[in-house]
Order: sequence, then structure tokens, then C-alpha cells
Amino acid sequence: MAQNEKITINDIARRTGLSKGTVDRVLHNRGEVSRKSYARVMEAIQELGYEPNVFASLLAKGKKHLIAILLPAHEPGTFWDLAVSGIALTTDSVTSASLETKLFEYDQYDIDSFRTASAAVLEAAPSGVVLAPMFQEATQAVTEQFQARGIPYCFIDSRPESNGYLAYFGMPLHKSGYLCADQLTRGQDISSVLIIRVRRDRYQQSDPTVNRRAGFLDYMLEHSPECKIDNVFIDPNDPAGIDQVLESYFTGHPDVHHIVMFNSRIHLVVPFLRRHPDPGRRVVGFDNLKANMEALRDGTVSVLICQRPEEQVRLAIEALAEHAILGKIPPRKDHFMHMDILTRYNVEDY
Amino acid sequence: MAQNEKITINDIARRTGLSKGTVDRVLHNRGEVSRKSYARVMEAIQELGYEPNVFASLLAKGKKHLIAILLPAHEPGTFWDLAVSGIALTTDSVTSASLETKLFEYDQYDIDSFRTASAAVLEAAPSGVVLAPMFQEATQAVTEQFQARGIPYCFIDSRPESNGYLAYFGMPLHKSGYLCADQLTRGQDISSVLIIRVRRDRYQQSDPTVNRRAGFLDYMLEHSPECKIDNVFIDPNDPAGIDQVLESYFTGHPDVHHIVMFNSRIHLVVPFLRRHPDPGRRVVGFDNLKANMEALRDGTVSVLICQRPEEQVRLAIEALAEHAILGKIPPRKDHFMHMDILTRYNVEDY
DNA sequence: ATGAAAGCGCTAACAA
DNA sequence: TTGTTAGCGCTTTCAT
Repeated sequence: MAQNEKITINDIARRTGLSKGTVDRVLHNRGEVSRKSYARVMEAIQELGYEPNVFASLLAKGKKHLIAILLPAHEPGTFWDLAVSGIALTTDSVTSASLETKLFEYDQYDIDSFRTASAAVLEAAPSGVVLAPMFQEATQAVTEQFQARGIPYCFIDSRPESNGYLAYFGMPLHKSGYLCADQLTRGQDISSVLIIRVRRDRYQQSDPTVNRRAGFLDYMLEHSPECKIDNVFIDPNDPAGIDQVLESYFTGHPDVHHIVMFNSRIHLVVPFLRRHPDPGRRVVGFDNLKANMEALRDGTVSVLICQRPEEQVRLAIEALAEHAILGKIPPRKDHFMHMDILTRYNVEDY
Repeated sequence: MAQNEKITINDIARRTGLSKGTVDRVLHNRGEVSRKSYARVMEAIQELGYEPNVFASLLAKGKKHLIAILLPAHEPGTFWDLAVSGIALTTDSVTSASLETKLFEYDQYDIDSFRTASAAVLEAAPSGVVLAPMFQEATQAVTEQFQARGIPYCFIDSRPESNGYLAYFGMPLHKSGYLCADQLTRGQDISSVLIIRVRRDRYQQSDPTVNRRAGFLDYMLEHSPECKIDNVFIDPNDPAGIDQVLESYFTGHPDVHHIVMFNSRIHLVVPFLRRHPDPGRRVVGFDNLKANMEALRDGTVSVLICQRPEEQVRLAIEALAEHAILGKIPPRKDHFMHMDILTRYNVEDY
């Protein structure tokens, strides 16, 4: 397959009787080349099987590419904290010599902070940006800017309906709800489930959990149509309130042993569950937050469905890097990541 | 953190009043440098915060590193077929410009073919080798050769007791048996299990499944001590015989609904199971062979526990590459990979 | 023990 | 439109 001796642009210059300069021009088709020369060069490239030497190229241009990462602030122990930790994974030490990443954070409950952060990204004029679509219109607005300036961008976690992105890396949401239901019920008939939800304010946020919930309900309808499904709402910032809500629910429904939560915050209810043990209980949540994993270890949570957010950002960065450095376009746009099932017996090496 | 302007060996040459040549000598400490110069250079490196430019380095030496992959022949649809497919994952297009991989295959049932393949590897004088320890002594023998010649090597899948390897990537075997038992029983009490085993000949092979089985039995002892555990042996090359064995077992034990197999070949019994459906049956196997995944999809197999062999070889190659190109030593030697739990509801995106 | 100099393959600025 | 040339940062050979 590989030529025995490496073909260089010198070889193809000689072969065509043109100069390195001209060859380089056609290689990066930056015009200023006659049709005829162009054709000759292309032909020689084919025949000789020329392949550019990335190292030489990178060395010669000596550019550092900037990849901007635009995400909600990563409070320790949150989902976004996990995602951010993925930035470090791009240590592909070689690539990294010509890559620089910069994190732009915003308050996921404050659309203005998002706008500010977006402006900063544009200001930085990166070669690519990784982002999660939190605020629908505002996201739409920035990405239009990106397109106008020819800056490629990748979505992670979820993905708007728009179409100009280079690639998307995330979990298939509807399916994840389906899987979640199967894990909760173990494929057996159950009579009642409690869904714990976070009260959402009118933040104009997109809510990825609605699809998840839909998947869950679809499964239940198909497999356990008789099952009674209750919903309860909690406020993440009010631990006492959480206790109260659960306390009152469970005194009213001592027979409910199946609990599920569709976002990453199952850990919020763990303290209550720990104080009210129930050997017959089964709890399923999402995402490998540290607090969640701990609850898995001690058995408070039965199953966690995870999506490796770090991998998602790593892959997004890599896609962008390959695009910036080598001009590659990912063959597929949408990359649905595998959903990992975590139990106490396989958490350790995650 | 990063210096504003990139520091080069010229900078440090100038700073020390020495030449590029000398600086290079200390950088790669290849002697021929006076203590004094050495110290001066080291000091300057510290002060200026010099970091080598990988591209320039690679360009200048223009060497291609060869990584040898020494594995059992990858009959399509087998475990090793999956592993081999991981070689392609090392397309880290940048790195790959200076990396070449070569696959050396042998018959896993023929120790002589292994010896021949090993010899070929040594002949090729690679910069690193990835291997799985199939034959204990023979493996010991080659790796000693590797060490003698300063060739670093990584184990995948399993790992001998020896110690000279650069890194190991594989599944925690005992734990995988434990997890397997939990998935089979769903944490509930069960009264009987059938373990299907492959009759092993006296091939002097190492058998990774014994640890797995041990983990499984430990779990059962702890959680379902009353459970009756049967074993049945099949011959992979005799489909008719397989049917017969199962037929006769199940007519004698119609009450056994839990089936498990500790190697990657659960697909061997799938045809029989398909012909004898049992809605109450639960089957757990290992590894994402195509045939296994199919059985998962149609419900014949309930759960598959997988270890991403492709990832293992990718990681091993990368470790070797980093070592060869950049002289990096992986911080950890043993990398136990996460065990993926696959059900019909999350196979699709695997 | 050290320095000088010729590349590695490609890019980009400048001439022609 | 095309050719020439000076690097990019590092390695390596050959003098000294």
C-alpha cells in the first residue's frame, strides 16, 4: 500500500516541471494557477500517490489553532464539571503542540451571561467551537455568527434542529428513557413508579429530559400499562424542602418502591433515601457525577445510565482539530454515543 | 502558563553561549558534553521553560516507528476479529504520519505458529509490540527477548504474572464474573443455573475464564448459596453435538432458566435456544461479537458484558507510540477497562 | 567536548 | 501565472 519511498512535493514538482510554489498553490487550491498546470499537478499527485507530511506543514506554518469551549460553568460535582474534565483528554501530545483550547463559561440560568460569553468567543476568533445548546434562540444567534465567519462548531449533549454544525456528540435521548425504564423494572411487571422532577423556572432553556421522559413513558405503556406513575417536584436549592416533599409522598404511598429521575441530580434525593432504607427499593438515575457514583456504591442507587460527557467533548475537539489542521470533514454528523449501564459491580473502573 | 513566545533550542543555545548541537546533546543526553555545559543548559531550560517542538523533531529525524501487533488470527466474527479492528482506530492522523502498524497472526491452538510469528516480530525489529499472552511459557520466552533488545511491549486482554511490560489493558476478570452473576440473577434469588463451558484440550493455553468463573461462583455463594449450579461441556466445532448436549440437559432439567457462558462464544448455543424458546429464560454472555449482538437484539440473549477489545489495542498502540516518539512512560501499568453492560436497549449505538 | 552547516518537507513572501 | 528563496525547530554528520 504505502510507497516504498515517501513522495514529497519536490517529487511532484520535478515530475511536472513546475516549482514547489506552484504545487503548493494547487494543493491548497488558492488560485493563481493556470488550468493546465493545475491539471498536471493533480495528475502527478494521483500517479505518484502523494500524501502531505503533516509535520512539515505544521512546522512551516507554525500556527496554533484555538478551539473555544462554550459551556455552563462547571460547579464541582455537576454534569458540566464532568464535561469540562474532557478537555484535558485531548492531550494527544502530538496534536496538542498545535492546538490550544480555551474554556468560556456562563451561568446556565442567565441568558445574558451566555450572550456575554458568546461575544467573548467571537472576539477570540477561534478555529472552532464546542458548545451545548442551552438557550434556544441565543444559541441560534451565535451559531449564525459562527457560520458567517466560517467558524466550524460542534454540539455536545444535545442538539438543536438547525443544521450548520460540523458534528454532534450525544446520547440518544428517547432511547435513554426507554433503557432507563427497562433497568428500573428489570423487564418485570411493576405496579407503581415515582418520577422525581426538578421544578423548572421559565428560563428559556431547552430541556433535554423531556425526550427522555417520553422514552420512559413509551416503555411503560408497552410493558407495564397498568403501572401507576406519580410525579413529584423538588427544588435543587432547598434540601429541607426535598426531604419534606419525599417524606410526605412516601407516607402517603408506602407501597412505591421504584424511583427514577431523568436528569443528573439523583444525588439530591440520596440523603433522604439513605435515612429511609427500603431493601425492596429500586432507584435509577443518570450520569456519573461523583455523588451519584457514591450512592451507587453503597446501594442507595441501583443503576446509573451514563454518557461519558468527557468523551463527548474530547471527540468534538478532535473533530474540530482535524477540520482546522487537515481540513477533514467528519463522515457522519450525528454521533450517538453508547449509553453505559453502571451498577455497583462495575462502577470501579469507570 | 505558556510563554508568550515559543522558546526554541536556539534561545537556549544563545542564552548559554553554546551551540544548538551541544544543546541537543544534553536534551537527549547522549553524552559527549562537559559537566559544566550540561548544567548550564539544564538551568537555561528550566529558566526559559523550554519545551521541544514535536513536529520539528519528527520532521528532522524522519523515522517511521513500527508497532507490531501479535495476536491470534482474526477469523471473522471472533473475539480477535474485534481486537484487530482496533488497529484502524489509531488513525490519529497526525501521529500516524510517523507510525506504522503491522499485524502478526498465529493459530491460537498451535504453539508452533506462535513461535514462528514471534520470530517474525523480532525479525521486524519494531519499536514496540502489542500482544495477548496465549501460551504461557512461549509468551515468557518472547517477552524476554523483547526486554533483551529494549523493545517495549504491552499486554491486552489478559496478563501474565511477569513484570517487564510497559502497560496492560484489559478487563478485571474476577470482577467480571461477579458482575455477570448479578446481571444473571438481577440481584434476586434463583434456584438453578447452567454454566456452559467449552471443552479445552491440553493446549498449553492460559485460560482467562477461570478467574471469571471464580468471580461468578463467589457471587453466587454470597447471594444465592442454595442455588444449584450445573456445568455442561460443548465442542465449538460440533454444532450437532452442541444441540444434543443441550437437548438432553434440558429435558432432564426443564426447570433451569438461567444460562451463562464465560467466554465470547455464547452465540454457539443461540441456535438451540432460538428453537426452544422460553419466556422465563435469562441468558448472559460476554463480548460484542456480531453474532452475540444479534442474539441480544432478538432477545435470545439477555445481557452481554463487553470490554471493547478494539479500545484495548488502540490504547496499547498509543502507549507504545508515546513511548517510542516522546519517550513517555505511562503513569500506571495496569489499566482495567470498564465493563460495559449491553442489553437489547442499548446495543444499537455500541 | 563543541561548533558549523546541511537538511527534513512544507509555507509564504517576494521577484520575475 | 510562476519560480525563488528564506525559514519553521530540530537532528545529525563532520570538522575542529
